[in-house]
Amino acid sequence: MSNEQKPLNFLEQIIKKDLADGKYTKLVTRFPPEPNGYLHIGHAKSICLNFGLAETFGGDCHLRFDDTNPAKEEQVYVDAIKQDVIWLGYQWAGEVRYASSYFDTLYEWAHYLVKNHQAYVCDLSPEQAREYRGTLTEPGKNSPYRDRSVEENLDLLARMKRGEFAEGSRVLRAKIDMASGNINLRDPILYRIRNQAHHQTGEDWCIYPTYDFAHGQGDSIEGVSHSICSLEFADHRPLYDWFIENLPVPHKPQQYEFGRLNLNYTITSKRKLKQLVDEEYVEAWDDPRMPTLAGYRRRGYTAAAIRKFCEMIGVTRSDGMVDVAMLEHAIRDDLDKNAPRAMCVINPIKLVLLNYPADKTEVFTAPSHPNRDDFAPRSVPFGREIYIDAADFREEANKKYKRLVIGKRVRLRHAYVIEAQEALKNAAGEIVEVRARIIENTVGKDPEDGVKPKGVIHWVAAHDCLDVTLKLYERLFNHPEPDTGERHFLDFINPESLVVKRGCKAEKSLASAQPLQGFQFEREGYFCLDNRGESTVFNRTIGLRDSSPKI
RNA sequence: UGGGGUGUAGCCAAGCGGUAAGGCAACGGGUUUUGAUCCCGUCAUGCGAAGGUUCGAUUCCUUCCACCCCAGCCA
Repeated sequence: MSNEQKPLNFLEQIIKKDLADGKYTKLVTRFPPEPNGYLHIGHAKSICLNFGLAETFGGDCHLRFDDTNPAKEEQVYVDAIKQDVIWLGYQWAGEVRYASSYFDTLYEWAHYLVKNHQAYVCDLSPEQAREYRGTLTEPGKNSPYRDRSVEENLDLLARMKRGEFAEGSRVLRAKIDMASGNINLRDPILYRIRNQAHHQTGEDWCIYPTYDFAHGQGDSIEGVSHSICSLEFADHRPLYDWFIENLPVPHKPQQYEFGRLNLNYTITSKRKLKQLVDEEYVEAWDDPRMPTLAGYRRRGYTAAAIRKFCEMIGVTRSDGMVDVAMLEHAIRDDLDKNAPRAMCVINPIKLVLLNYPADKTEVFTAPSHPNRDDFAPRSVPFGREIYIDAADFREEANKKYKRLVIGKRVRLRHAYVIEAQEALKNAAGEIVEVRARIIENTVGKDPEDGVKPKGVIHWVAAHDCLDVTLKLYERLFNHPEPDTGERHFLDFINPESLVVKRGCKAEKSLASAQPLQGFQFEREGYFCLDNRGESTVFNRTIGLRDSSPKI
């Protein structure tokens, strides 16, 4: 099993063959985000695919911003995207590329098509254009401007570029086939007028190329061999090829499509994620509940776990719905192996050890990981008064309850076995203090009288601990497919996606935690120190698996 | 009803004419000073359906069915 090869996915098979056949001498891929939002888990799949392919086949992967629409894009997104790619552990070949840096060439190529009678300036309004386009089942009609002379088209195009016309008044279209069953071939738009500044090119342009007119040509200019995009662009491939065939491009790239990631209980629509941010359903793009890479990072997910997840889900042409439990498995698996352990009491109640001297304290040495001796042990203070979790004590319980019960014993993790004696309550009947006794000589060994403890609970010394705030996160949506169906996705927001717990008691060693460093709070889950504000806030990355029986 | 895709277990996914890998989840059991981890076991006579070709079909052919994408001057 361990020496079995992981089967190649369909793209790896194609690339392996292309390289073997000499169709391409070097693999070049690209990750082409539009800087109109933050990268999310779906992008991670594409990043891992494109950069991963380049890694395994000794090729290059470019980072190219698909920045052809100044109305939606911003420099802040450019910066965030670069940071996320680096965080995932990838490095693009050469400089960061921008589709906008090819605007001059693209404009020349637009001229080329006009001169070849393959493009024309169309004066139809957007509404008229829609009517002329036809429908899914009916062919479109030729634009009345379709047969303008080359001279007139050239003149109009130049004037569009000069900014003489209003937005929406004219476009440059390719002359292909208004009757095509593929709507992308019904004289697609190459350039539209946008009197807007661009984050990269400033005021240089007032006409901007469309995705279709920019993408494949950008691939060609960069020498991309395999241009990998998601399934919904399959319909665009004939157009992609049309430009490559009809333009004097330097190189012929080939487009392939794969099924984008769908994750249940999660939304991966940049528009909707932006809405969550803009309308303040979450704190920001990097809110730990967001499925953005920035959000997962702040939540305590590691890049390794996200890459592992992408490896687990595979790459195919079928569109499925991946269970978020797979992502959760990936991060638990990573953190279990790599996160140091510590103790933190979330709902503290005081426990007094009546037979332990008030003036005595001890410091126990506890391993920071149960099966990694490369982790330095930590010191854990102990004294007469400690905190335990309210959920770990009951006055009475059945045999399934493996925690502290009056008259019964439990092991304090890394310390003594204790036996509960009584519970003190307030006027409301709530337990405010538990009284117990230690069983002598039980650190690191079982009680001499042979009465073993029923279980193990975590604790923190009252005289020497940290007061911390815990942010307990759950899934943002309580419906497996918040994005589909009749109801609006906002209706499915989980009201308990964030529960803030103040006054939690953490062991002293956590004082040296670094921002975003992950820990396992034993018996509770994985947490990381938040990376902003006060230094005493820990975000819960994910809880531990819990196979305890319902009591 | 036009064009483009996809159907293998609850989910993801191998399989490429020779008798259904693996992972996640779930469920049993063992170990355990974390109800964690780890270990062992169970989990498709079946590959969307029906025909056909073949000694043999998840793999080839035919027909049908279901689902997804496309009618932005978004990407």
